[in-house]
Amino acid sequence: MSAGQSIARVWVDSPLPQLDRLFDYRVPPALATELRIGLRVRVPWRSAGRFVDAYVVDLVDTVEFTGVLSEVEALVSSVPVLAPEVAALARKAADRAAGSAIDIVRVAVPGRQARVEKAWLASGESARLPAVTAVPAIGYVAGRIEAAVTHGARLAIDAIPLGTEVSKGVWTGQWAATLAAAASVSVASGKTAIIAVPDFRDQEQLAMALAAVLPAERIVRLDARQSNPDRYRAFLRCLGDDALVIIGNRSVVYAPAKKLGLIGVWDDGDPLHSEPLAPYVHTRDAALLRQEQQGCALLFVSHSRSTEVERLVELGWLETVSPSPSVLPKVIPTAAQSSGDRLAVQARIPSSAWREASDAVKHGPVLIQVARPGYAPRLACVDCGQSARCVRCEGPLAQKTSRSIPACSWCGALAVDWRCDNCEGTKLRLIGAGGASRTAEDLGRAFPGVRIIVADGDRPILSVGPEPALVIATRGAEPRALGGYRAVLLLDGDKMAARESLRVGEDCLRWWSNATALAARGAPTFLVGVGGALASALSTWRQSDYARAELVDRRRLRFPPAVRVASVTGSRDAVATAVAAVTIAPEDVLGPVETGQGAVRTILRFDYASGAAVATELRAEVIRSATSRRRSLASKGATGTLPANLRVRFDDVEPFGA
DNA sequence: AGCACGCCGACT
DNA sequence: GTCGGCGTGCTC
Repeated sequence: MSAGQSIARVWVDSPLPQLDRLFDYRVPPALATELRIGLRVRVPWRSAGRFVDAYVVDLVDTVEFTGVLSEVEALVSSVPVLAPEVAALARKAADRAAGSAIDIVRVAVPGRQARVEKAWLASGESARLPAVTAVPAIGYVAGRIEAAVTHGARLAIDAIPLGTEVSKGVWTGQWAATLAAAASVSVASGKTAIIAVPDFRDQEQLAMALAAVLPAERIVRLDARQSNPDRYRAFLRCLGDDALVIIGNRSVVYAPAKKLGLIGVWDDGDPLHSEPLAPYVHTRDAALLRQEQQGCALLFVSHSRSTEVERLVELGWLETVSPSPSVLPKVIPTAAQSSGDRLAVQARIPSSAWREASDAVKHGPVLIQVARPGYAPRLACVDCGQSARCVRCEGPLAQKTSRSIPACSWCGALAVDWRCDNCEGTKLRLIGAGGASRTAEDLGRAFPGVRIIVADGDRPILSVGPEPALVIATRGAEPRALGGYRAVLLLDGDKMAARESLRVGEDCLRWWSNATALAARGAPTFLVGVGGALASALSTWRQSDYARAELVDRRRLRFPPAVRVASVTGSRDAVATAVAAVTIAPEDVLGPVETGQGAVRTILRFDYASGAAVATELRAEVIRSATSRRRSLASKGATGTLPANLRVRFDDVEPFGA
């Protein structure tokens, strides 16, 4: 630190919302030469002998605080782990979500590993990294993506729905090669690229595609699967001045990168991009904020556009880029078999698809995608079978017990005078209960003499060879096949589409599109038992049209992402008080509904323009609720610590069944 | 969260 | 006359 900057402004490492602000401490002379922004320190807290951990966020020479300052007690380490750009992002993301910056710091900065840190410090200046040559992105207008990276543009990119051999015998989705090429452009210009993927399987592919175009020393993996020392070691590498490609799951958007050239997000519609820890900031939102703050390029790449990205496209915030020449997979929607013998495995597969699959499997692998087991039952009209919707807000109806009156799971309205908006029927019935899918092994028996490979959550398989095989996979667990599948059968489309969720359409389209992209060029994909807009979106490979139509619907209903939402959960009183404190139209207050354990949840919805104001108001309520009358009469009986009596979650999709 | 400060019942 | 009950408020 420079002379004169004798005040350290710190964020205290505490989950308490009322402590989410800067605290000033004097820098004692003994620490003056070492103290820097980003360091972990120990500071005295409240009374003698007590200390807390904190991060130095700023060093200044004047104080606004009028009281008497304490002194920084000690440095926890000499590595500035909270980079200024990350602190700024944490502050902004937390404010937008009515949460604490320190909660984001906890996601962004891995725990210190003393041994790892010592080794890293001892190694001193890292060896000069090999130079990098930019690689062109294949399959798009020449130079389009490269120029976007160079100029810090924001793109929604339709991925090429094919695989590619990135190096000898190594097969990945084209999307990974596209992102690897974009990253090479950034790194070649001396700037770091951060690429976030939903899961480990995608990360493997991306790592392979990157290894084909960049030296290994330029690639850093930062993900939740690593051991703590490995993760910290990788994190420390990001703190240097070298241009790197940092890949990982959702938390990688917070990796330190002073000179940031690119943020890439693969398949932003995957729910794994949604952060389960408070303040629940989605990868997409963090990426958007960071792009604005650091002026880097931002690429959302997917086979099937999310409604959130479509909204940004319509706003003009993102430009679209599609493959050129265009690549259209051969998708054939087929009607479900006649309902005759529904239990026979063969009855589930239309004869045309059956013939093609039987033929294709003689020459190479064939993929059969099935639903995951355990789909929740739904209420439907007795007469026409259409899912019952709330007459007030079009949310799904649910029955708490078989005797209770059905109620809307979104707004809580009781469906007393329910009438089907399709056929005017007035009777409801529970269907699809149980919902366990037939086992994948059953399906396999229908193809005697063929090698059967099963891939699901318990039996993860990343890839299969080009040899003939029937690969039966639950959606999301499909292995990629070297050279691509000779045919793909999407078997449980009707089951998947029957789920009750605001996002069911776009989720299905994403699952099917991602599976379709595993087919070899020209190989057929059969979508079984699904018709309508979903089937035509997949077969014409115009997922963005579907997203656009979906967004029109959401605007009509005032549901996300046409509007923002926040869920407010807690005791009935706390929720009512908080909701009353928010400036919002009564029709935009949905609920409260009971969530169990005596808590209720109300959903607020509001336009994006009001988001900051709503966040400020709710944040004030959270702090008020946390600081006033903490324990009521229950203090004697409650042994464990009561959960916070008011919880706020912005952009919460869970109440909508996501 | 902790922990101190602060104003009302039964105690040596 | 005090010791201590835990409601309220603060943490640089």
